[in-house]
Order: sequence, then C-alpha cells, then structure tokens
Amino acid sequence: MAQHNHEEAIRSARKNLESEETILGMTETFKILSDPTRLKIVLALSEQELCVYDIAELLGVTESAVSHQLRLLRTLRMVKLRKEGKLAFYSLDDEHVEDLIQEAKRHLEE
Amino acid sequence: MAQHNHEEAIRSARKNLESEETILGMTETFKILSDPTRLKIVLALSEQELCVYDIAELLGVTESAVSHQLRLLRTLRMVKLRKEGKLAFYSLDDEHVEDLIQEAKRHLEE
DNA sequence: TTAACGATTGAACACCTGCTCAATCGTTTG
DNA sequence: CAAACGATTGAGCAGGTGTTCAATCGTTAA
Repeated sequence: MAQHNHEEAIRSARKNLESEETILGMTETFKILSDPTRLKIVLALSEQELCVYDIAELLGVTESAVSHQLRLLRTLRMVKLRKEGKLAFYSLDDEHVEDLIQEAKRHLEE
Repeated sequence: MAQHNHEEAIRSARKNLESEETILGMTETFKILSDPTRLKIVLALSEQELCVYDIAELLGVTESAVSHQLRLLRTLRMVKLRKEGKLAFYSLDDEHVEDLIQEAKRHLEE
C-alpha cells in the first residue's frame, strides 16, 4: 500500500527553496571559497594587506596564478586593491567571509 | 626606496594559514555546496526528509542526476539515508550546514 | 634611457564536474 | 510468476576550472 504522499511532500519542500537568483548567488559564494589557493589567499589577508609578490611567495605559486585568482576574488568583491608604486596591495573587502570560513572550520571539527 | 618588507609580511601572514589538511577539508565543504542542484537538495531537506523521486520532481531533474549528487552528499556526511520498501528517504546529517547556508545568504544581502 | 621588478593578461593545456543514457538491482504490485 | 516502480551505477560527453607559459604593461632604480 502507498504510504507516502509524493505531491504533498513536494509542495511542502518547495517552501524551503530560495529563488533561482538567490541560489546562484549562494553557490557563487561557496564556489569562490572552494579552491585551496583562493581560500589560502583569503586566510592570508584576514589580518593584513599583502602584495601579489608576497602572496605568491607565501603560497609557493607563481605571481601569475595568484593574479588570476585575485581577479576572480575581486569580481565577487571579496578583496579590494590599493596600488602603491609598482606594488598592488590586496585586502579583504567583506566582513562576512571570515564568518563563513569559521563556520566551515567548525563543520570539520565535529 | 623600498618601503615594504616582503619577508616580514610573509612571515606574519603565514600565522593565519591553516594546515594543508584543514584547508582541503574546508574547500571540500564549500565545494559540495557550490553546485545549484546540491544546494537545492540541501535546502529541500532542511525541514523534512524526502525520497529521491520527490527531490527529482521538485527540482525538475532526473532521478539519476539526483542519485549521483546524493551519493556525493552522503560521502561528505551531509545527508543520511533511511530505506523503506523501495523508497530511499534522505535527510540532513549535519546541523552546521544550515548555518553555513544562512551565512552565505547574509553575504548576498549586504 | 635602459634595465629590473611587480603585476597583469590571454592562449593553451590537462584535469575535473555534472549531466545524460542505458543497463541493472530490489521491492512491491497485479 | 511478470510487470511496474524507485533507485543506483558506470560509461561517455560537453562544459568549466586552475595552472603554466610567454608576452606585455607600468613604475622604479641604475
């Protein structure tokens, strides 16, 4: 005998879905933090600004790779840029990012 | 004149980096939530369990696609499974996931 | 001015991801 | 039993992602 009402379950669950636009915005946020290089960059910038050269040295990757990733982070307004001579100093441009990271860390610990 | 001490900046920033293992764990968490289909599944399950058929209907995708994604979500212990006859009921297996999602939503709204 | 340095850019490449499709399994129904 | 249904699986494919490499730009130092 059928004990499960498909239509009712679907109707009820639909209430918890966000709009397509909100969904895509949220997945973009998660995606930008889902790459080790980018996450390390955000962590490195959590308490101070750094130039591209320093980030590359710190992470052991080329400046080119860092520059490409910083471009993505800038597009999503996660970091901002300050130019000084030939140096480009980057810093965090969003106070919520660190909360997200702390939450993810908490998820791992338990 | 050089006004920026590269070595000191790098040394200081290194303190904010987590271990490689922690970094990878965090990026995995973000990655699993960075796909629209998977995020919708998690949202749909936020207040009730659902079978694969219902999730597929709700999202307008095939049961196969849902099953593939549920497998990934189960691997990361984000959802758990309860079998009842020929139905497979899935539900959330992590109370931190919703906090992460709320944080991402807050990030969008401001 | 020339050379060196920090940074950026675009193309190319290898790798990964998510879906479709078809086959299959387990359970229930006729 | 056979048929139907819900679910799973694996191969294959199209699209996306992150890095390297080489070329280039802007600024500073020689």
